[in-house]
Amino acid sequence: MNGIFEGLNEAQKQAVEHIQGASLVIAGAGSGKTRVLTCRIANLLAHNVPSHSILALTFTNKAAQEMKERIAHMVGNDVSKHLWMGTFHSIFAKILRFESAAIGFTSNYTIYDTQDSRNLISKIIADLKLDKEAYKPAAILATISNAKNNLITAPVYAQNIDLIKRDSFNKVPEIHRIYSLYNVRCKQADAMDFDDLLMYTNILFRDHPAILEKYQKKFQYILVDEYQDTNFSQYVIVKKLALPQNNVCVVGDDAQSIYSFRGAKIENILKFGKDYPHYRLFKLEQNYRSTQTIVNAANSIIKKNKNQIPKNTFSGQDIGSSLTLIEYVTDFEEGIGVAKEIQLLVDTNNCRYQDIAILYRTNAQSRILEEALNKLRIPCKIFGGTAFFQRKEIKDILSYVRVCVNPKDEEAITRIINYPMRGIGQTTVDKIRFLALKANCTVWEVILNIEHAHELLNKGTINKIQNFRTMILEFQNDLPHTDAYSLMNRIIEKTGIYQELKADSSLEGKGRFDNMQELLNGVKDFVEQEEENIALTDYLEKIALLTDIDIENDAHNKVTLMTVHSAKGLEFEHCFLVGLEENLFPSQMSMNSEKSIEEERRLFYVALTRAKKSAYLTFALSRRKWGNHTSSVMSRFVKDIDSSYIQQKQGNSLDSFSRAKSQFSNFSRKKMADSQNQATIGLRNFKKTTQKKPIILNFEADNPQDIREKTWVLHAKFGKGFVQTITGEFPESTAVIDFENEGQKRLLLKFAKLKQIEL
DNA sequence: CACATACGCGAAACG
DNA sequence: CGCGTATGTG
Ligand SMILES: Nc1ncnc2c1ncn2[C@@H]1O[C@H](COP(=O)(O)OP(=O)(O)OP(=O)(O)O)[C@@H](O)[C@H]1O
Repeated sequence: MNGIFEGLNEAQKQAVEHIQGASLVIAGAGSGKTRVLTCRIANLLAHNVPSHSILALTFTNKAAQEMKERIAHMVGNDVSKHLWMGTFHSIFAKILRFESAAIGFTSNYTIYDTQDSRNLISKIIADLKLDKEAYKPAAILATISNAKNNLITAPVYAQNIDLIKRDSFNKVPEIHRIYSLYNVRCKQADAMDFDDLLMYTNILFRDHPAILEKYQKKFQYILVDEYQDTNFSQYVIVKKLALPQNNVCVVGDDAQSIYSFRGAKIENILKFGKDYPHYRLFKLEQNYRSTQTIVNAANSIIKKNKNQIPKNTFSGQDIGSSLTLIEYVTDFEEGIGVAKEIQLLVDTNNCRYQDIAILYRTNAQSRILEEALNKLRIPCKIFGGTAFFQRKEIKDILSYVRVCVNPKDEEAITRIINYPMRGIGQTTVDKIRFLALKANCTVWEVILNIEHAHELLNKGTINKIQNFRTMILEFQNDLPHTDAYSLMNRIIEKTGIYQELKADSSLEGKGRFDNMQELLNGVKDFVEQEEENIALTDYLEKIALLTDIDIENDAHNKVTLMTVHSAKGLEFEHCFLVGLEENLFPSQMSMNSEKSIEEERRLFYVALTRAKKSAYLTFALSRRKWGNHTSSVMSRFVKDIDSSYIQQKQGNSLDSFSRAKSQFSNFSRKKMADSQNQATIGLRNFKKTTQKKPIILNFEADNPQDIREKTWVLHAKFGKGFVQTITGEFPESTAVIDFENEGQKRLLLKFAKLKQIEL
């Protein structure tokens, strides 16, 4: 087992060697904390600690997986596969499934994503008849999330005078009622949001000492990565679980704490010694990742922050090349300029696209960069943003799966009850929700007894709901005999989703169809890969808890585009930090407090320390924001860097002539687009006036029930048309009519004023 | 009930 | 600019 200590420096060795008691590993950027964690776990295993007694909490699933692979390499897969390794959310989601009964959930509980939560909040605001202007769902959700991360339950919130005062002051005094109702509805739906996963873990451990003790005994050794970005809820979980032995090892870098917006408390790492007075401190200070220039430049900036754990991160590598600073006139030119620099790097430095990353502050910046790279035919992959699983077509299909597993899942069921359209419209859904509210039950329970609702709903509607119910019940009956893949196949086929997406031949329609295929392929892989009895809930849980960088982007030699936040923990040969402008990086929202400026500075530190060999810093003097130009100045963070590390480069991605031309052409293109719009609008109006005028003749419409298929009709606006088919029973019957000038239309017969004509 | 178009309003970062 | 929703129309 000598291999464990191979390739470790002295500080790393120490951190790996001392496995008993509480340890704090302060790991400067690029100092090899991943290596320390891996080797420490290997060392635990070498000391005959069973792998299932080790709990290692990482920041992303990908990090967990990579670490698991490395450990598997050292000790073999048979041992490593029993390690409890994953993000807080995925580990405790598993435990909560197991212990669900103790907290009033089933083991099939749903995990709501942010969109689900926001929708639910909106409904609650409507139900409570609160002012929609004052109560913004996203803001309310943030407040609730914040409360949960600090373990303030709804009843505690309602009794906290300070919080109530604050909300009154902010003209949202009813938040505590929303919070309380939100919890009730979630529980009724057998659903938890992301914060609930941690909150209910705490409630579980608080109210069930026997269960807590079971896990305390189980997890003999606990390791936490990225400890500087844990929140209070996570902190309490670790603290409780570690008792009584306190074999807890946390690893982190206070200079890289960048998630306070979601409740992370840098104090957790700063005050580690308070909870564990006898802790050992290990400092990893040698940076193996980057050149001296990069490390020193990064240090020169982070030293402006107060309240740090003192450490001296240094690089043992060469001095390396200077940071390249480039000013561009516009964001568009910045994109093109960066693309050109990338091509230059690849052509002259013998590096690959995959060694290069473009890092930005906000996802909104990715588009213009992507367009520039495409223009120069540089392959790239974008992480984050609106993820695959948030797309409408994907969420719709997954909602069916969710409903099959947990029909109480209100958000999923209201999504699919009329998708694909089956004539159950908004009013019907409102009525069902009204009944559910009145009976204090779920929408699904109303649907199960929909026959009782005959005085509220007409027969046709009840019939449609019954059909929907039958279909869902059939899917559910299949559950015991099918896997996720076959179920999903049946769903898209039976519901008509497959046919509907296939029929749409528009460009976006094709995209949606491809996405559906991709979803199915993914499910297939999952079903084939995972071991024995994988339940559907496992699949749903896995995709609910994916992080942005977990999502497999068909890799292979592409430039990486991501936010600085996502880049945490990663490294690239060459990094481009773009959009380094005041009000963007640092963000406008951070301007009013020194504390948040410090966090932005840490974020900048993280960004810069991702680079191994070279870093480019770029900014643009003018940037489009919400469609119009805003001018900007260089970020203060660039100024903060000791100028001896920086070399300026001219950013004329376009010479002045072509800039003028491009601006002109941009300008004129815009103008043209506008005038083209005008033109088409004009044309449309023109069409209307010239074609419709003679057609809007006064004619006596026939009784809609007399219209027959395969006959010619006259329509007040659309003119002459041939009735292809008529479907449904009056008054809901619709006709598909091919109009000579207007193309095919579907019309509701009871509204369409049609007259049968002879040709 | 479904679809089209109009309009208003808002963007930080993430599991 | 781009999304979600309010509004109108058949
Ligand atoms: N003892 C060592 N000798 C040589 N290289 C090392 C050593 N330890 C770590 N490295 C290398 O240093 C690089 C950075 O390691 P790692 O990703 O673990 O850094 P980190 O501490 O997580 O940094 P950050 O906190 O900035 O993400 C890796 O490429 C790793 O292979």
